[in-house]
Amino acid sequence: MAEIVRSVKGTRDFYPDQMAVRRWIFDTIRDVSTRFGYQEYDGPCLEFIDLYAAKSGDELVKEQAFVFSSPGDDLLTLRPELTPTLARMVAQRQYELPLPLRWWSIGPFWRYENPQRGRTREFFQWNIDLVGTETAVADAEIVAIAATFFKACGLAPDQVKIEVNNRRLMDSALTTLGIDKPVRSGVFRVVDKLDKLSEKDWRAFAVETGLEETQIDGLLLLLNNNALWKDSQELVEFFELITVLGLEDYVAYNPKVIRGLDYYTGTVFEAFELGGQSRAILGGGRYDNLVADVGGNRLPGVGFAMGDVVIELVLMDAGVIPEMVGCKTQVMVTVFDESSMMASMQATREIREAGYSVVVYPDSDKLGKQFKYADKLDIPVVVILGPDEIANKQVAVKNLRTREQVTINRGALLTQLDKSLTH
RNA sequence: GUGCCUGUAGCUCAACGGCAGAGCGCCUCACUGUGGAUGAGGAGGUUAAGGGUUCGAAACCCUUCAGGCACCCCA
Repeated sequence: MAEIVRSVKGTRDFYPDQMAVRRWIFDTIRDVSTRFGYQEYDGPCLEFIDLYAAKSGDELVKEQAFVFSSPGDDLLTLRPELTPTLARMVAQRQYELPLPLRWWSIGPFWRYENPQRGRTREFFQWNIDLVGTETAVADAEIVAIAATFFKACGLAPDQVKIEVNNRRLMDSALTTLGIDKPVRSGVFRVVDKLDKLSEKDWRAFAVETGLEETQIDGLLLLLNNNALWKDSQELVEFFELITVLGLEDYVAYNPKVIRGLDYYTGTVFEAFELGGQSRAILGGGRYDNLVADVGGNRLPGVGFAMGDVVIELVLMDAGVIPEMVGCKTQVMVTVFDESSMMASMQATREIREAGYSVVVYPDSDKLGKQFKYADKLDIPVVVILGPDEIANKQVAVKNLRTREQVTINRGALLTQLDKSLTH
């Protein structure tokens, strides 16, 4: 075999079958976003590294971003996430944009990680944000969008759950425990680890982070208190709203959800697959200072991001992706020999102008080969225009599914196609 | 960045240290005007690359490269 230049590690090729799945997911995203009244937008794939240096968390920028210098010696990065771009776009037109704004986007992102199941270096991400309002209504709407998306995909509440918490609530609870600001972000990491380590290891990790034994006990109690949300007026209102929206089956309180990114300030949430691998599907929350962080005035926002890789795995495992989602050709016109090529092309044109998806076989191969081709491409109807048909001003139409073939007057071709295709 | 596993035909995989194989797919024919089946034939390999051990290596050892999985982190 001739040597084929390999593809870049962590990238994916989308052959038509896979592209059809992606298309279906993207279409569902677009449909849900639009039904909630969100407008589509996008930013550049290339940004200055400085945009992310402002926030995002060190890990993401220093270790996971594709950074390189341009021929003009600018330090550029392939965007690892969209929220900073959004913050910039909003800050740039802060006084022109009618607030609150509802925006959504889907596009490619890059992170330099070790690829494995559910994770690639190049992936697509759905971002959706509601900027310019601080109410629980906004938080509830964003979570409702996520839940509605799952519903639209055919995922039931026993297959996927959105777990919600609130950073302000956790902040005050931690303050009560005497855990102060300096170790706060370290504590969030400790919280994040709870389900991943054994209790002994977890305690050791907590001590290492700077927590006292009594604080660790208190923290443990806190993290197992599933009624903690009742202490937060924001969350009480939030859950009321989710119930009014009829999506309470998809949403639950979980004090362990805290999120890694530094810029979240209020409500935070993550969606998980239930059972199976318990994979994290999407995550988001409220970020009230982000626009200010890139140089604008303070503007509160809430939103989430969902990668395409994990959701596709979840949808595959759940078996909810419809069959035959690709664009399927409906009709193929055969070419008997060179002398009949024009007649076949003419028929193809008529069929296409009538609105069907139609191809003409581009060679005068043996009919058997042409039929085999139509069969492989799953084209249901084949049109035959051989010397006999042409001489008699007729045309033959065969339905490959039912194996029925009829020879009719040439003028009745479109009517016959309509019949054949409804079978 | 760390650890474990794996690289053999287009794909999925066999082959005790002893001739490089099968299934599927592909091409041709049976079938000179008709597809999913069947039968007969055919093409396709530097066993990821390089080095070493051995009379002999796809197999054992080393290095590199690539892929998968887990950690880390996150979508």
